[in-house]
This record gives sequence, structure tokens and C-alpha cells, in this order.
Amino acid sequence: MENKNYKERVFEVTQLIPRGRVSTYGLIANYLDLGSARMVGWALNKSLLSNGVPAHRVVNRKGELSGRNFFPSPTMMQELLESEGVAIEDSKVQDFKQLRWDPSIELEE
DNA sequence: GGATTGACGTCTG
DNA sequence: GCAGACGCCAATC
Repeated sequence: MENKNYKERVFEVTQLIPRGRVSTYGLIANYLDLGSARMVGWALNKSLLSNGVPAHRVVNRKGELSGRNFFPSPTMMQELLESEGVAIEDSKVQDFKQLRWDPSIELEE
């Protein structure tokens, strides 16, 4: 029973995201070679049931907080990011291009 | 077990 | 640059 599902890998990578930074589904999917960014989003959906998984640090490629609706409160995701020093406007990450954390690069694979 | 859905991404028009 | 369609793989109905 290999509990090491691709989901757990997503959890680990998500937890590796530094505070004040954000990542995208595509980057994580590419790093884990899942083949589909949807897998990351789906896995993160399950991550809501797990503790210690800062899913709020993961956004789509546009930097939009697409998953905010899945949180207990749609504003909680933004609040958390702002609390970490990430500027949010209109449910989108400001300077996202700078703040985006790419595991394939930061971890240098 | 087939069909649908999903926190996305890339391509084409 | 924006809008629509397709692809992706897994889970759920």
C-alpha cells in the first residue's frame, strides 16, 4: 500500500513554498511531472483536509486566487497571503512574476 | 464501468 | 490581447 501518492508530493512541494512567495499549479505539475496541472488543483483540494498545507500559496498561472472559493471564507486566502507579505489586488497576486516560486529552479531539481 | 467534473494550461481563431 | 475549444489524469456519480 504505497501511501506515497502524487498527492503527498504536492503537499510536500506546497509546504516547501517559502513564506511571502507563491507558486502555480503548472510549475508544481511540471516539477512533479504529473502531466496535468489539474492534478495539482485536485490534490490541493484534498489538502484542505490536511493540516500544514499552505494551499493559499498556490495560484493559477495568472496569479489569480482561483481556489479562494474553496476556503472556509473566500477572503481568508487573500488575508493569509497579505499576512505573509504578498500584495493582493482583485483576488490577484501583485508582482506575481517576481513572487512566483518555481520548484524546478529554486530546488534546482 | 461509462460519463461527468475539476483550485489548469496550451493552442488556435 | 481575449474568447473558445481541447487535452490532461484522477476521483466521484
